[in-house]
Amino acid sequence: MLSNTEENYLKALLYLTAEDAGKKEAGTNDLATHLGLKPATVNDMLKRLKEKEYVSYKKYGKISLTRSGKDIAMFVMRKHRLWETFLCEVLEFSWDEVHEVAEQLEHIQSDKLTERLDKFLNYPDYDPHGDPIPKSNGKMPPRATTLLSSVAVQQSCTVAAVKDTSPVFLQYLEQLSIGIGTKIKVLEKISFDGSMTLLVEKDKLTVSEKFANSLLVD
Amino acid sequence: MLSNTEENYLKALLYLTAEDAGKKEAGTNDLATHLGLKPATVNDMLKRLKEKEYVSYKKYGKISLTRSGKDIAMFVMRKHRLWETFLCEVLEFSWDEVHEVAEQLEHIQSDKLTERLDKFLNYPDYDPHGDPIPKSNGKMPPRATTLLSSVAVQQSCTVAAVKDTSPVFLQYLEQLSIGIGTKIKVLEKISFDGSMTLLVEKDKLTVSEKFANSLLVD
DNA sequence: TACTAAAGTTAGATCATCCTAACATCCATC
DNA sequence: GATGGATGTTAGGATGATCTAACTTTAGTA
Repeated sequence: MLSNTEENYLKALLYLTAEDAGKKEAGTNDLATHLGLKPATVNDMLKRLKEKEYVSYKKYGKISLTRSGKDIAMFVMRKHRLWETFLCEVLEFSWDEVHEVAEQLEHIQSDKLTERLDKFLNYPDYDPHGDPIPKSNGKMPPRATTLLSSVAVQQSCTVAAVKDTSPVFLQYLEQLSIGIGTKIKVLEKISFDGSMTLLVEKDKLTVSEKFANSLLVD
Repeated sequence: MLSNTEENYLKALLYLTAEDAGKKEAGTNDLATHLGLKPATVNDMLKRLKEKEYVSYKKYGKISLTRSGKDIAMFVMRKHRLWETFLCEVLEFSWDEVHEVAEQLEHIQSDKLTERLDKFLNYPDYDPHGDPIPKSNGKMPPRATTLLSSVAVQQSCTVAAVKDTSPVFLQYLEQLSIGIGTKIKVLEKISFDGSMTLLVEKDKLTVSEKFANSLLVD
């Protein structure tokens, strides 16, 4: 049985070495920054995780998850995303509030609870942010990869996921009435600063390049 | 913010000093036994809890909860019983399975979650074992106090709560089709050993004195 | 009242998780 | 290829939660 702390290290490693994030390797410092800890602390823990064969690395080398480490991290992520879905859809939390609570709920140890929750939610493929929820067999639904910024002028698309899940961005989306499934048509792209003019439900609005790089669409 | 461990000590003290349990005071050993720890360990923790003013006691004296200690313990109990209700009623756990998982869920820190869960469950007064769920204002619904063993011959009653929540007893009740709300008529009391003959849904059955002392009725 | 068993406390150790400070290694660049 | 800044490691220490072993106090009883 892993401690919450150990699970968090594995989850962080999964995040940092995720292929779709472009970075395949992680170092002690990356982990320390991500977890808000000191490199020395992380180094200690990595020794233990290596001992238990959840991670593998050579001294001074990059760190990667082993098969069993990755399985555990994926399972924690599964629980996290199922709980986020539960909080939003059942308890009517707004999508900028769920993360913190899900960080706690993801560590509850009960396979039965996870499976029953999944069933109760009707086996969702995506969480409220559009992130794919790993299945109990370890498979992942496909993740949207097209950035709003790369959609051509006059083309239409549907919001599939948010790349940035910070409350400030999510609240901004809320304010603009943009959520997962919202249809967007690109009216104009300003080459000067990368900003875009969009048509959202008959409303015309202009968003920054940063914004357009934070939304994933189908 | 209290640790899970500290919350568990306060909860144990609430249990051990509950008035309806007949015992108003608790000692280091009682607590150690209840928590499965050594007296020395408990003693250490009590010092810290006294320092933080959650408990009060004199050296070598009995221990009691302070106002704030009791408030916290009641809130943890509230969460525990709400989660048990959720697990049974929503996720269809059987009542002998919920305790262990609720022991974990009761430590989730989110007032909003607790209130939303309460609302979603439609503000239940009793958990699946018939135990009263403390309200958000700290009030408790009344607890059934009549033992099945004290019901007179030929009298009828309704099962209100179980006094013993061990899986083995709960599974036995399941097997007998007895649950909260089941109507029972006492047909006979055997003075030799305190056993009773009951009429439950047209079935006649005989139960031990121990059994009759473990069911609370209205 | 004096003794002893039960209950409670203290001292000293262990383990997980974190820290700071000092040291070692790697690698990009000159 | 030497070197300095970034990165990684080690040593030593703190804290929370637990233990065992030894000691102290309380309280029931002879």
